Amino acid sequence: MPRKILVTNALPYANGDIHLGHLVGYIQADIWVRYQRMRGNTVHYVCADDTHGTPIMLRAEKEGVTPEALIARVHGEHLRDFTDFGVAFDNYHSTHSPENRWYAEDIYGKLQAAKLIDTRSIEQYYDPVKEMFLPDRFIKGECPKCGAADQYGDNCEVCGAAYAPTELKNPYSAVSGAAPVLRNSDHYFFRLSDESAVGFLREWTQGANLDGIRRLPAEAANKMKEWLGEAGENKLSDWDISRDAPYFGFEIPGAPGKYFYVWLDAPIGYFASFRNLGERNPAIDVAAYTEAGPAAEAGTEMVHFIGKDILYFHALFWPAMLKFAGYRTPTRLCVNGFLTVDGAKMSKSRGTFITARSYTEQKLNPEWLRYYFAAKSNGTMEDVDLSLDDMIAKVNSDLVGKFVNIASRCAGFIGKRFGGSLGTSDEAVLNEYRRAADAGDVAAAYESGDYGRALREIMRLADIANQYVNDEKPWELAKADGEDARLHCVCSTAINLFKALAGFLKPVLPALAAEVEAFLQIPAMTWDDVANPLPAGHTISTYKHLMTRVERKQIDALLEANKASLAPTEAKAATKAASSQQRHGEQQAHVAQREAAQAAGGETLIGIEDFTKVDLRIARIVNAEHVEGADKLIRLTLDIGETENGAPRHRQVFAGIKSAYDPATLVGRHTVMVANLAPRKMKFGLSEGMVLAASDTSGEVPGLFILSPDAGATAGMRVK
RNA sequence: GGUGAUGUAGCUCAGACGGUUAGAGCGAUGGAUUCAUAACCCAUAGGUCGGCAGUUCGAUUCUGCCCAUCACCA
Repeated sequence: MPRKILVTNALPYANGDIHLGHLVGYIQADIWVRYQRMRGNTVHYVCADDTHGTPIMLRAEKEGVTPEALIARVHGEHLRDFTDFGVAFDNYHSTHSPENRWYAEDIYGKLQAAKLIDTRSIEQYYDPVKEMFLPDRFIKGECPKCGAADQYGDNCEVCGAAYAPTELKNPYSAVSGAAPVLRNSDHYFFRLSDESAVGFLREWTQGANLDGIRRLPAEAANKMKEWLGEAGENKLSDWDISRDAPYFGFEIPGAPGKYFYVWLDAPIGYFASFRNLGERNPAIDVAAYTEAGPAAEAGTEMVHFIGKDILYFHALFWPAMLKFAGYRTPTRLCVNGFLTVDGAKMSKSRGTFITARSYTEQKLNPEWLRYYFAAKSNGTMEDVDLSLDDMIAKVNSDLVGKFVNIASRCAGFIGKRFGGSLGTSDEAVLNEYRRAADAGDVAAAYESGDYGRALREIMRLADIANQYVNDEKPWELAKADGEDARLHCVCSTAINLFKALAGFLKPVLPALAAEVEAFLQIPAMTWDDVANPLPAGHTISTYKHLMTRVERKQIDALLEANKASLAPTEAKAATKAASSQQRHGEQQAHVAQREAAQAAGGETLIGIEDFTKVDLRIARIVNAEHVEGADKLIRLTLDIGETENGAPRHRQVFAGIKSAYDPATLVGRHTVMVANLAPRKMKFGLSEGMVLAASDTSGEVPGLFILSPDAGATAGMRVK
């Protein structure tokens, strides 16, 4: 009986581009889906944008558009990126959709009926200027422990201390800059600490599904044990699922001014996307995949591919929500680790924070990356390292040198000597491949997510094929008299070996496999016929080269492109739990700070009093223009909140940044200037200060990068 | 600070429920070959399996401690 599986990927947050770190999980899921379909199983593969929450609301406001317009634009960008990388969802929906509202309300209502929703008043910081409650990450101040300035409301990046926002000294709102005030508000909680929920989760997180495969990877299950505590302990807190207006999201029924927290409706987006698909495709029985009773009866599965940073939500909150609302619980969570590049966290300064878009714009082949990610995937939660030189070596030698080469070295003979028609094949060699397919090593590796093992096995088979060609020497047969039949057989065999390899690789390299199918003039390959040879007399097309090599200079150009993109990228504030890539973005900020600290090491030290002599201010760039006759300068008009006789007074500053910036892109940005620098008369006029820009003094890294404050900084703020 | 994971050839990774000579691919070196985008084939060299101590007849594989990296928690 074919399996019936609903497969999902974690929903990317609609604030920010898809980057290579995201793609690890999406490519892993897509490979699994394609493999399952080749096996004849029914798979519905859905995803959506995660669109709600404070960061989206504020970003839209900053861009001067509605949240709806923002998420519509990002939806298009995300879907395009996934499509470019061969990640082929059956539906890519949005959490800001009527289906999602329906499910969110339904689940909430059922939890309420089950007496699992509580209301209690909590005290929180409120921004009196912006008139909104502030998430922890939007409150900054001095660390209560070490006194470091400008730390977020949940933990200190300098000393690592964790605390509540109310413990910050001199707190201020990162949105308006105003001092926040404490206010009470009623919040709604999902009673996760309830005995029934804890009991259910203890069993669910440790258990296995019907096939005996654990629902969670072993490491994840252990982590859950830790979070849940020992039997009798109750370490789980109730989950705060509401937020106060203004909030971009769904208003809670019967609770005016209260909205569902973004993380409540995000996983519900899996169902929403699936139902939306079902509405367009009536053959799909949605309830058989989503509702507890029908799903059990139909024997359907639900598999979530997620990153390890959002395990908490998918292994605790989500199954508990589903269970107590009468929905089916997940069959299995496939969890992937973070991506590192050349052994280090992705870094914007090194250019290794690579966006999906830059990769395709640089004309790199997405299937190179799919192959490499697959080769590095082993079905565990370990981080995946993208070693750039290793990727070049692996793709070039495995795919071009070994795999594609097999067709390349034999197709010519078939075309020129036999009119493109295949002959009989060498059964002995083919049997080796059949055994490989029958033994199920490759299949088992795909099933368990150990794609690296699958590819090692496939490459072993590719070696056998090349040895075969080498041993049979078709180029000698071609020159010998009376060896036509043998030549025909050898080349036909090699082509059939190649076909088998292409079939094995098809889940990883769908575009290449499609080209192979066109070249061989065969219908889409399925798993069962992978090792079956094409019959004698079958005609194939003329061979065209199937894949080019990766060159280091292409990779270098990619890194360079991602360094360049640093300058125009705005610093983004975010709630801590907003989303996977959001959190990842923050980690990159940590790295940047550390790098800066290291770069500063070993130099002459100054006291704080020396530093405070420098008056740094946030400046809004009112205008920017080229300077007639100057090679390097841009004339900036800056607003630092000064007034003269009641009218705003602007500063004129000449900045040597023409090589790196188009004036038009600067207008409206905020940056940092030295406000008390002695004015200097220049050939083109008086310069009243300077703007700060970063550059590599060794000259190894080209480019010039002006600074941007985080969201919320306004013209005239003191930088210290 | 606590907990967990990882640390195996130049690189990227397998593997060993403790047992004779620890593997693969890439890279390097030498050879062979010319059908193939100098690809392919054969061979060779390269490892005190992070460090220290313990258990054992025997540990890289088990235990403890330490170091490094990463994650989670406080």
